Amino acid sequence: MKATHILQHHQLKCTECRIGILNVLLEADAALTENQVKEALHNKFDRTTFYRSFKTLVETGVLHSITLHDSTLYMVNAGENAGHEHYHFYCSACHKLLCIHPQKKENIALPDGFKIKQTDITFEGVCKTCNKTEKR
Amino acid sequence: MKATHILQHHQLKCTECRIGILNVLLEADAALTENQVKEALHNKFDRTTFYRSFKTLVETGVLHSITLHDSTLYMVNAGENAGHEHYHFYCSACHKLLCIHPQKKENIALPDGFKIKQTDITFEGVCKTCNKTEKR
DNA sequence: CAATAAATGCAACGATGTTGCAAAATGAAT
DNA sequence: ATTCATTTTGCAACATCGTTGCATTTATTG
Repeated sequence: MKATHILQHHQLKCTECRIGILNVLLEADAALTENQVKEALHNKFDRTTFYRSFKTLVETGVLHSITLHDSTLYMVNAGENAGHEHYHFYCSACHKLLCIHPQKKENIALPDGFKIKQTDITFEGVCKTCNKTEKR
Repeated sequence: MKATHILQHHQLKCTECRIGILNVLLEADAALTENQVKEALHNKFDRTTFYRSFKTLVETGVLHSITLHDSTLYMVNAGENAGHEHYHFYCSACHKLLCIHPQKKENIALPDGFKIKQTDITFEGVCKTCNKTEKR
């Protein structure tokens, strides 16, 4: 998936800043903070520009954000990650927030009268990679 | 559950600010932001004091916090709410974050090698009360 | 390439996170 | 109840982040 395609698909102008943000996030193996993206782009853009770019990208649904432990992490909201159910795994060892896609899902019985529009499920623990490392 | 008992149980001094915060949160039917608590106490304390009180209460496990839509909400981490599984329901109609306790719980098959320490499950939708109101 | 609409950079301000330090309050011992 | 050691508080101060207005620059369309 190319950055310019994503932007065009959402009727957004292909500006340098937006393309940069998307490329960094598309290449990352985990969700990143605004500052992490900014640093990856060597602070090439003004912080206001970053702020507005992220805002636009989240509002249009290009990006999905999740706040955990007082920091907001962003990921591209495309393909498998899109939808009204978001599964995340935060590894307390490597501090990465991973998007996961569990095979088996068992729904929770909510109290009567509640209507669900969106579900966010975040696990916290030790990821596969760190688990292996710990055992050695 | 009394505020002073909770504080003593966690070996914290029973200061006016901490007791005030706990009383407000114990009486609330939903999670509240730091500012909502502050206003409920008529800004009786300095913002630094609030900041440090919340910090202490969260660090010692007296309070549990969750960030949603860019605002952090706090609730007392006692009784049913305690533990390593947190179920919340955010109502997009009344904007309240409720703690829920489903009978039947989620049983998700995670990829191999992942070790779970804590699970946070947040539903977003319309709560029982707002659902009723909408239908009339 | 020209025209138009949108995005950018800069300045500025408010809200919030955070720390140091002196004054006040708490809890324990007398 | 009084004293004392320790913790908490309030204030000042500063950093960071969220947010907006405005002039300039850039991206798209014809």
